[in-house]
Amino acid sequence: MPKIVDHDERRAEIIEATWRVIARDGMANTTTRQIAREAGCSFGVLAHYFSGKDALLASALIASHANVRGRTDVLNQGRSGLPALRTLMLESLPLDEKRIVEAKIEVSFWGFAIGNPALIKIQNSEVDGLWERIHRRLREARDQGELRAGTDIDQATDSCLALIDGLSLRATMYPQRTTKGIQLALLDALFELIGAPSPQSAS
Amino acid sequence: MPKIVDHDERRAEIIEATWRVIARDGMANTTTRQIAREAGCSFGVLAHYFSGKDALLASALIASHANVRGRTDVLNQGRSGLPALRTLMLESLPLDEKRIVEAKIEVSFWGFAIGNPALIKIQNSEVDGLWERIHRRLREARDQGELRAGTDIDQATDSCLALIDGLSLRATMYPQRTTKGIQLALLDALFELIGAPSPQSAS
Amino acid sequence: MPKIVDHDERRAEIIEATWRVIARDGMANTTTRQIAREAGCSFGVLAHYFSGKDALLASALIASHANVRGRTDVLNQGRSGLPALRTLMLESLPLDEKRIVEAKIEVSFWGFAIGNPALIKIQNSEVDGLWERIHRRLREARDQGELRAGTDIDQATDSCLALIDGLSLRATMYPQRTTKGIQLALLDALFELIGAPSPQSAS
Amino acid sequence: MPKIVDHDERRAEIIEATWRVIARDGMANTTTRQIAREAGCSFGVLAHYFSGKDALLASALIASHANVRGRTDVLNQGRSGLPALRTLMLESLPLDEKRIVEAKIEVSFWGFAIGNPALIKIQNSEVDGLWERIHRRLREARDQGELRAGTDIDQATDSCLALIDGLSLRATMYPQRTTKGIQLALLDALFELIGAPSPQSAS
DNA sequence: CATGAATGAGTGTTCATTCAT
DNA sequence: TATGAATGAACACTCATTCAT
Repeated sequence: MPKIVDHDERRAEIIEATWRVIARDGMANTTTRQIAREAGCSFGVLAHYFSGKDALLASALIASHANVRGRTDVLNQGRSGLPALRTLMLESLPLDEKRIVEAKIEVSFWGFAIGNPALIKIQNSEVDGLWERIHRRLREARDQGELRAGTDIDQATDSCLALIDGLSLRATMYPQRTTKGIQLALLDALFELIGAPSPQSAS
Repeated sequence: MPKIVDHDERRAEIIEATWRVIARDGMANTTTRQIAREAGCSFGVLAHYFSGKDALLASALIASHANVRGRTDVLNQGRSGLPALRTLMLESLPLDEKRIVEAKIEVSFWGFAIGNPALIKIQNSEVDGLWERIHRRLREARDQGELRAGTDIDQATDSCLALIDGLSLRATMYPQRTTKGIQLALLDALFELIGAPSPQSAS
Repeated sequence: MPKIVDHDERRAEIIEATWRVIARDGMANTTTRQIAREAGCSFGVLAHYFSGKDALLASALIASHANVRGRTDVLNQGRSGLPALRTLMLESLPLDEKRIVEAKIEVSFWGFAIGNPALIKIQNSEVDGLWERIHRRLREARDQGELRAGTDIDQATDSCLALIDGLSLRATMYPQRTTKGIQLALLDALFELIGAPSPQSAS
Repeated sequence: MPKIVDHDERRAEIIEATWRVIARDGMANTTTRQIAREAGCSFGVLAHYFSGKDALLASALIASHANVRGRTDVLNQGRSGLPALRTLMLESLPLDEKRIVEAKIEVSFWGFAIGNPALIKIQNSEVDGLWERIHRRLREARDQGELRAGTDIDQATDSCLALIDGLSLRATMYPQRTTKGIQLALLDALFELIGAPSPQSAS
């Protein structure tokens, strides 16, 4: 019998190492050798688990998104509408160190995707999923009477995405200008605009 | 006698070529040779006008910002407060092809700056300037009574920046989801939140 | 209790897979993994039956020669002289698909042997054997009076080898220029030169 | 003004270094680094003059053929028919050290071409040219009455090619079996078969 | 001023081989 | 006996940079 290794776990370790390298050193300094060193394995191991650097990077991006979604799904069990949307936003915003790393990964991939059609495609598909999940929560909110009259759901979805992306960027580039307080204030402002006072900010 | 060339003009040409390469091919494929080819000049010319690739890229970023600011300043001669802010926003948003290129440049530099402290510093300085210009317009607006009562100027400035960055990103990555109409609607929503009905949306 | 496998048969399977890979993909693309895949066995199996890639390739070359010799020996039971030589030549020339594969293997090993003294040595030994077998048939032919007067047996042996090698090469590289007809014509011409009208060309 | 180098001469130097490496170390050990070392230049120089290894190798093959042809053309000025063909053959056969190197290059490329359609195409084109040049000499010979009655010119051309290739191979693999004398004897035998007593062998 | 030849470190990747299971 | 995970050296190639002209 061959050496027993958990294939998925090993992949996950490498992907996590990739996250760390991207967030710390930037995409331009993310080399396969650096990833291997960070993962504490030899270089050739990467070739076992990923067909190449492109595939590894794509997997790292998708896995990061899946991570966020997984956390959100757990928290949102039994929730719907605006509370669920708020959870989704809170898990998506760079409010703590772990999520700042996720934001840096996200930001790194944006520019990296320019001139890289395959990656553009993946990112479009990923954002489609997120858009749909936000939209669904807003539809639930509308059906539950949580929205301010006249709120355009499509536009509100766009606002949510713009907020996530904008704050991810700012937490990456200008962290001192993007405190947790500022982020929550902008989130509250958005929710107020949509029409629903947030549970937390209600006295 | 040396060939007569306008030093600044030559620099500008090279910088514009750099913009085109970044926006078209992406930062990862932006090589000095590619820039030289795009600029229609020999490779060694770059070394005359820029001390190296990093300096060229930094100059290209700063020049792009200066471009936007120059256009805005011209249009805002004699304006102040919210109308001036609206002009600033309209010039900063990726509303046409030229400004989409600028957005792509911006997005490209975000991820590229991670792990690149010198570039981070430049970008912080740049955003400081933009933040101050927006803030100034909001202070004018407040003094002219254009703001909704209770508007937090700092937070409103953050919202403007978040909108610019968020839409720059989305116009780059998901152009079909980021039409001119969507952008203007989000801009109007933001101005409405701040408290000032936009001139266009006023009946 | 270990799995019962016929050791020699397993070796033969792997060698045949090696032949196919060499003839199809070329020596430069003949990797141990590719051979394992072609043989339908795991990678590590090769290490059981062959001490390394070099040994496997050498075995494959020798086995290919042994294959030709085996076929020839069966057909030549009871024959001698020029008829036996003709059989030998017919079995050695790339006259059908199977023998074209053998020719491709042969051609692949020629260039591969340059700069590889161990392989050169093997090939010299192999060609020594073939030379001797051809020479023996020519000696028989001479003793049986089948040769044209004045035929130099050593030189005739060289001619036979040159024909085999030359046609192996041409069938590999320029198959459309190396039809069965062309090959047989050249063979007949050679036999005519040696002095023995071939059975086919005799009216 | 840039550094003055003769572009073609530099290419020729690199190609000659490539020849030496191939003939000495074999195709499998012909790496770009080895070629650079042999050429006495840095690795990156190769990239200046050749778009890649494939292009360099193809150039080396074609240049080797052009070399032979150039020598032949010079010697054959004013000649035609069988004497010209004899010169062509003498220049094409591995009769001295220089031509043995050419033969090793040729042999190296044969096997290397398997599984390499682009190279196969080049080699077909090259052999087409050689075939036509031999055929032309035989047509001249026929018109000048130098051929034995009934000689098939196409078949004689094939015989010439087979002799060149066969002896190139044998001089590469089994040099001690392929002395100059053996080669000349086989050449004379071929010319005798064609029907024209060679000038040398004529008393 | 301008050229482009030259450099060599660094990249992603392939591969034969080893070895614990 | 058989597996395939792991290794790391070697590969072709890219690229920013230097420098003689």
